Parts: sequence; structure tokens; C-alpha cells
Amino acid sequence: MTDQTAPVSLEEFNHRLAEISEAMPKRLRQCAEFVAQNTDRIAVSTVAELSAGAGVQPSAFMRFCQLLGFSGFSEMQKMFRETYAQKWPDYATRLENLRASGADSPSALLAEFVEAGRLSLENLASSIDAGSLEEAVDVLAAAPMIHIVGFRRAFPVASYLSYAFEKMDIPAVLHDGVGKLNPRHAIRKGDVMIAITFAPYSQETIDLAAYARGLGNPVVAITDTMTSPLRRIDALTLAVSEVDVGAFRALSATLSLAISLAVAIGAKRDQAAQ
Amino acid sequence: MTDQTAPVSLEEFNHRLAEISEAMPKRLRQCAEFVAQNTDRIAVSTVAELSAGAGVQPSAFMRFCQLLGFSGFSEMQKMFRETYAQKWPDYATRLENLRASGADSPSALLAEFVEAGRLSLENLASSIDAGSLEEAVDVLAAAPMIHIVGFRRAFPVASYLSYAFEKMDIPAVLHDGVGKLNPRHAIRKGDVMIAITFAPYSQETIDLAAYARGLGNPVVAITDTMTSPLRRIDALTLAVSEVDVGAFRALSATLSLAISLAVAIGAKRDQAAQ
DNA sequence: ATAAAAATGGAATAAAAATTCCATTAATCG
DNA sequence: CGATTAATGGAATTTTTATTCCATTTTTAT
Repeated sequence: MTDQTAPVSLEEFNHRLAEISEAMPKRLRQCAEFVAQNTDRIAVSTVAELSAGAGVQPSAFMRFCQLLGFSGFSEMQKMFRETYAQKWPDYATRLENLRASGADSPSALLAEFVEAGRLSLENLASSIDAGSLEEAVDVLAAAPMIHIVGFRRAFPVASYLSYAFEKMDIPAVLHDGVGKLNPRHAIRKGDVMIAITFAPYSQETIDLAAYARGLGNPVVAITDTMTSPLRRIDALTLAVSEVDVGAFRALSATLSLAISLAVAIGAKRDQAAQ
Repeated sequence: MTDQTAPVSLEEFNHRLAEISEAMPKRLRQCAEFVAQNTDRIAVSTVAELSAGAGVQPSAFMRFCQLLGFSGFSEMQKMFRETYAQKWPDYATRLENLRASGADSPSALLAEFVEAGRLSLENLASSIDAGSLEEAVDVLAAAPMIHIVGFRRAFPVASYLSYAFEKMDIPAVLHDGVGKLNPRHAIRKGDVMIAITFAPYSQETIDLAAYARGLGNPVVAITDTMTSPLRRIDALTLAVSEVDVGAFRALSATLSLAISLAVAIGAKRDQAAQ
């Protein structure tokens, strides 16, 4: 009973809904109305719940789904789950597909990274906890000195923060590991540290953060998940999850978070200085 | 088997996860990691899908749910489905919410940067010339040695490229200006340079690029407009325009271009090696 | 090195959900 | 108004999904 015109996107779905709900029997119209007003619940509800919400029998709801062109409720829900949650076939396999079809041209790759970046940014917007962010800004704005630590993949982020702080005349040190000097001597009581690390977490960063924490200094952590080892030392954690492309991960979301943090700190300090 | 400490909100959940994932056996840790990075999929996936994603058996995933304090997966999923509604109003409204929390609050700022980043990425995808990109990849893939130059705001990009090349075993030097040594001596005939600079263009970068060009070496330029001074020395120019927030500019698009370039070079070299 | 405990994988079972079917009711048309 | 068609409700069935159980492996402690 699968209709070949089954909608494959939210736009198509809405269009289809508007199109056919003109001439619909009572119960099916109830379904249409309810669905139009609760589109976001389709992905996470059962037929029983939705039909109850619309005030109809499950079987009526089934007929409604079929009228829209789906084979049944499951197929319809699948569409919603796919468009709400981000694309399931993960990037690793997509990349393989691209590669297999000979389309691993640089521009195809760029498109992948652009898409991953966009998804990461969306994610960031919805996952960052406004409270933690504000807390981090407060702590850092009050710091006599900010220590920035981040190696390997986190180093670009660290250096960017360092650049931003310099531009805003905010006292900050970038611990870049040059000369293998012991960076602990530079850290004074009361200073604040920004520690940046991603899996596989770099031991130097963790050690240095733990040392600072041991002095009683606050540590703001920019890291990838809530299970990061920086969590253990009671750092103020800002978690960013980047969508990856194959084995590679860009830094769009992380850098956006970093620059926001820096600018917010700058603004706060200016405010306090007046 | 319901534990009375079952988390009832995302915050509690994350907290709990961080708390107990310290001491967890291998498989359960895999679950924790996967869940931490894919929180948004829980509401719309089955145990089978999630456990497959984490690379464990469904039964292991069940035990994981119970360890977190839920009676089973269903209960855990229920929590996520309930908080789903608030978490997934569309992107536009999420941004609204961030902005709403005060004009110059950190989260409002973050929203600005996220939006700017997305626009920049869109821009990049449509403005980059596939031909130039491919040409740059070809030249760089054939290089015996890649010199990476970028200071100030371009330095994070340079260091990221350096990191990516190292990961892929591609010979590259990052000219970071440490010790103010004269970097010219490291540049040999036939080497290729990636020069990164944005207005106000840094003289050191331009000089070094000009020097390399003088030796007859190819130079790939990542810069902000087509009128950049690197154009004058006949560099292969990849132009990126970032949307800025006030006086600040993030690097989302530039870094995405950089990582794409690096991965494409890596792929090309692998291909050539076979 | 050995015993005990913990963790794991996979199949078996239970529960829940989707889907179909059909008797009944309402609407339409001659 | 009666006959025909469409719509509906609810129970029965099928399919999918969650959960448990236990034999096997791995880890830990002695």
C-alpha cells in the first residue's frame, strides 16, 4: 500500500497535509489538525498516544498516515526521526560512499566539512548551558591573570583565545610548551585557567589543570563530553560536541564558543572598569 | 528495580553520567561515551540502534541504563522524550531563546557567533572555486615539504593545518616565529608554502611568501579577499569571507577550508603512494 | 597460579507497539 | 425512504522492541 509520493521532508509533508486535509472525513481531519499542531511530537510518540491526543482510534490514525502517502505510522515516524535527529548514516560511511563513487574531490570534501560545521554549530546553540557559560565569564572576568592551556588539536583554540585576549588587553598567558619549561611556576594563587582538551585527552593539559585546581584556582574547561577527565577535578565544564567527517573533526563550534567567551569576558571587564 | 536516584532532567543526567563513568568497565564506558556524544539521539532511537552505535550488545546497554539509576532503557528514553519538546523547537527559536537572555549576555553573544559561523559556512560553500581548490590540492600533494605561515589571527589556522599534516604523516613545518630566527633558510627550492593572512595583512607573512615565490616555489594563499596583497605575488588564492560580529570575526569557514584542504591532500598522497 | 568476582555476549522470553480485519454506524444518492 | 458506499471503533494479529537469563570470558585478588 506504499504510495510512491510519500513525503521525504518536513516541507513536503506540510505541503501534502495542507493539500489533502481540505476534503477529509471528520476523524481524519482531527488527526490532521492534531498533527499540524504537534508536529514535533510525532518523532517521540506512539500511535496510541497520538491517536488519543487527536481523540480518535489508533486505526483511524493509521488510515491518516496512509492517506498522506506513507505505508503506515512507522514509515511516517521514521521520516520525522530522521529529520529531527541529525542524519543517521554517519559521516564515516557517507564519506566512504563518496570515495567509492569516485566523488572524493576536494570540493565534495569541503561540502562535508561545511555541513558538519553547520550541524555542530546548531548543536552548540542547543546544548550549551547558559548558566555555566555565564558563570565561566564571571570567573574569568575577575581573574588577575588567565592561563590558557591546550595542545595538539586544542592548540588552535588556545592560540585563538590568546590572540583575542591580547587584542582586548586582558592579561593572559598561552602555555605553548615551547622549550619544555615547567609552566607551573607561572601560576599564582588566584589566577584562573582555561583548559582545552579533547579525546584522546592530553595528559599535560589534565596535569596542569589538576595542579591549578590543587592551588584552589578556578579552572574553566572546554572539552568534548561531560565524561571528560577534566570533570573529575571539578572544573567548570563547557561541553562542545563536534560532528566529525570520517576520522576528522573540525573546530567550528569550539572556536565559536571560545570567541564568544573571550568577547563576553572583555565586555564584562569594560563594564566593571567604568 | 527502579532506583530512587533516577535522573529526571538533562542536567541531572549529565551530572550522574560524569559522576559514575569514572569507574566503569570497558563496554559500559563505551556506552557512556557514545551517549555523552549523542544525547540527542536517545529520544528517537531503539536500544538496538544505540548499542550498535556504541559498539556493544543490547544487554550491555541495558545494564548501562540501570547503572544510571533507571529501571531500564524505556524509562531512560521516557525522560529524554519528555525533555525533547523543550530541546527541539527549531533552530530559529533556539537562537531566539539564547538572544532573549539579555542583549549582551554571554549566551546572546554565542548566538551571534553561531549565526555568523553558519552564514560564513554557507558563503564558503558557494563561493569557493572548485578548480582553484583542486589545483591547490594537486600542488600541495606533490610537495616534498609544506611550509605553513600565519601569524596573529591566522595562527590558529596555521597550527591546525600543522596538526592535521602531522597526523597524516605529511612533511610540513609550521613557521611560528619562536626565537625570531630567520625562517628563510629552511625553505628549499621546490617546497610549497601555505600562507594565511587577513586584513590587516601581516608583513612577515607577505615577505616570506614573496621570498618563496622568488625561488620559484608555488604559494597557496588562504586569505580574505581577492584583493589581498598575496594576489600580487601570483599565489594560488583561496578566498574566504567570514561574517563578523561587531569588531570580531570567528574562523569557522577558514578552518573548515583548511581541514578540507589537509584531508584532500592526505587522500591524494595515499592514492599516489599505491 | 588459582580461585573468586565481575563483565560480557547472545539467545530466549516478555512486553509493547503497529497493523489489519471486520462488524457496526453514519453519510450519500437515486 | 431504502440501498449503496464510505467511515469508524475495537478487538485480533503480527511485528518490533525491550528485557532477562545464563553460559562463557575476562579481570581481580590472593
